[in-house]
Amino acid sequence: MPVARPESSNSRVIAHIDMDCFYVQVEQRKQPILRGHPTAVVQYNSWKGGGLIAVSYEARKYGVKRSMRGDEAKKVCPDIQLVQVPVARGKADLTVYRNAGSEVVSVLSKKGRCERASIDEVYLDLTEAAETMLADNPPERLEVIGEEATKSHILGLHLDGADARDCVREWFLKKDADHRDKLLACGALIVAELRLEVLKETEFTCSAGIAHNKMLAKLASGMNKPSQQTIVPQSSVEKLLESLPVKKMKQLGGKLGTSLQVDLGVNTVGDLLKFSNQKLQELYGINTGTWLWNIARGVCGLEVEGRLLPKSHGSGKTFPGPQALETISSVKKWLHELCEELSDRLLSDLNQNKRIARTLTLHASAYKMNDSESIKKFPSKSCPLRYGVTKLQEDAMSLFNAGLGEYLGVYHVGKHQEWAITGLSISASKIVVIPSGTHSIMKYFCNQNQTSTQSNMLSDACTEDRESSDLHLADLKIDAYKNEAGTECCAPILNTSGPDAEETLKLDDNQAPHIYEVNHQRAGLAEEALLQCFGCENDMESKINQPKLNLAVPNRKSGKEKRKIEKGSSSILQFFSSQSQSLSSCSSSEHPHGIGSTFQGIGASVSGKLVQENHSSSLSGSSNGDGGWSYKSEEIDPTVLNELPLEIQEEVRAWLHPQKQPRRRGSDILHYFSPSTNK
DNA sequence: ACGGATGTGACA
DNA sequence: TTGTCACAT
Repeated sequence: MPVARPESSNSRVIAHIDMDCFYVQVEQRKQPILRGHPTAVVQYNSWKGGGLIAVSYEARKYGVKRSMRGDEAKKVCPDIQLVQVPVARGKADLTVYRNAGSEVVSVLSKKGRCERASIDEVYLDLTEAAETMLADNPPERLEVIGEEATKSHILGLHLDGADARDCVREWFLKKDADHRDKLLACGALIVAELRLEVLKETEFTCSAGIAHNKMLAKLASGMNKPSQQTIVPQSSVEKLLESLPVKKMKQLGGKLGTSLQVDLGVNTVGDLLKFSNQKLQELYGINTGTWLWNIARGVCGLEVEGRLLPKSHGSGKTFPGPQALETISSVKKWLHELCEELSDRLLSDLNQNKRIARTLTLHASAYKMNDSESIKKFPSKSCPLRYGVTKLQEDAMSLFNAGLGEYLGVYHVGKHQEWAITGLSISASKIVVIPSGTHSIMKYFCNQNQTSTQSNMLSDACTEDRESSDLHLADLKIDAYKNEAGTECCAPILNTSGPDAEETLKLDDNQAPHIYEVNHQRAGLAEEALLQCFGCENDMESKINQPKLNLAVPNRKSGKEKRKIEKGSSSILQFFSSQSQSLSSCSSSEHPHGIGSTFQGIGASVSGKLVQENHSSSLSGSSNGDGGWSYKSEEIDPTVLNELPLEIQEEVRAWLHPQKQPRRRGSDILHYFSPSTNK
């Protein structure tokens, strides 16, 4: 008998927490004098008073809206206090808000699975906590309901004249309530506590929705703001959706919502009930169609992802109208600013969370003079990410040039520059946690770092680039040592209460760190390679806080397994060298990414172990979409393999024999041996 | 000359 | 896969 699907329980307890006019609160915390005053946060003051990006509730009473200009806001609310977003490197810098958001996450993640949905929003799955409370300490047995909880709003609860608080209290204490309602009641009690804790720890207020799924929780969190919470009992759902304008639903605020209205005459979510699942699928495809059919019934199976950290980092700026960039040098200058910011954030992420980003992407928007016709968009481009401002900038510039060439087409050669850039942004994605300490490779190279660095063709490429930063590889080593005890590691800095399923790595004996004996020449290469894997090369050597003592970590392997690599052996070097003359995807680039790509293959595959545990995205090195991965595993010379350090060999062999590691694809190794080629 | 700066996710 | 698009705050 076919069964629907292992549909996640319809009795989950999900909360959506939404910070109230968050940026304003952050500024008010900084300047308490602003509290209680109509306040708004603006970015860029010079043109029409800047654009509002957050508006306090006091100011909203005057009709001040987000996306108004500062000048307009002043008109409708002369008393309004306009606070500017911090500017760094000539652009708006949201760091303070990001960090404030992290503070909130670190409080909320103490209870249940926690998903950072945006800079100021979080989802919590409180099912377990609520079930536990219901079993051990049900509300009906309570003498009093917490003050904050009694201020809850309960959809569908009739307050016929009686005091709302009394009704709410009654609802919480009701003995013969629906089991699912009791779970929601427990969830609401927990959320009320959490909100108070957020207030205590951060001084920020927030609003929340508590329901059986994400969609309803999100809907509810916005219904009573600021600083209140709303519960959605199952019994209220039908009526709620019946009259709810489709545009209010998340995901229906854009074209799809418009299509529902215009093409189907569907104005409320309830109107969707008239359409069969099949019809909706015909109209909008199997996924969207089914999703629509479900939400019409208040059903949403989306899980709360246990993720406390962002999946990407970006830095961008627009150059509207007269500010449009018309020279390569101005583009270069701005890319430098953007890269500096991105680099800072990448290093913070590395130091705090032990994560590295593997892909750099450049987006730009542009227009052409004398060309009102072609509405061609500036293509976005990506390549393997190398750490360090100068590397980032070089690569970003190459990506830009590649994009510009494509944008302009072949006929522009020799012509006068006839383009202008109205927006630039770069982003770092494919971020993976470094299984700190596991990493044979990491350990291997860290230990080599203090040995003499033979200059080779790679180090020549990175000379004057001296950047300041505080990269603490030493910390990673400390972690590695701790791991020897078999403890968990890699918990993100935010997660103060313990391991997070997704972001924590459990170690096994095979992953114990080792010390390798290698000759210095190879060590030099190895160092380069690792640092390139991390992206940081010689230019960052000075920034790496490298401990002078050699951490003597016990080697769990027997001595006979330890292998000494013959002095002077250099076939691997040659192999890499011969493969390293190309650059992935950005074909017009001038500099070789070869070794970088090659070694990123290692980083990628190794990190893949973690990725697997994360049920996260697939792993890969660079590619060029041009058939670059042409090696077959059988074609890899085993003697080359044998020259790798033992532990790396083991990993490599594991990749080559996927049957031993069922979920790994054998071809992943190709990323290691096959830097992409591009003529 | 614009709702900016960021972020996520689906799709071809 | 990469790159585009939609959507969101």
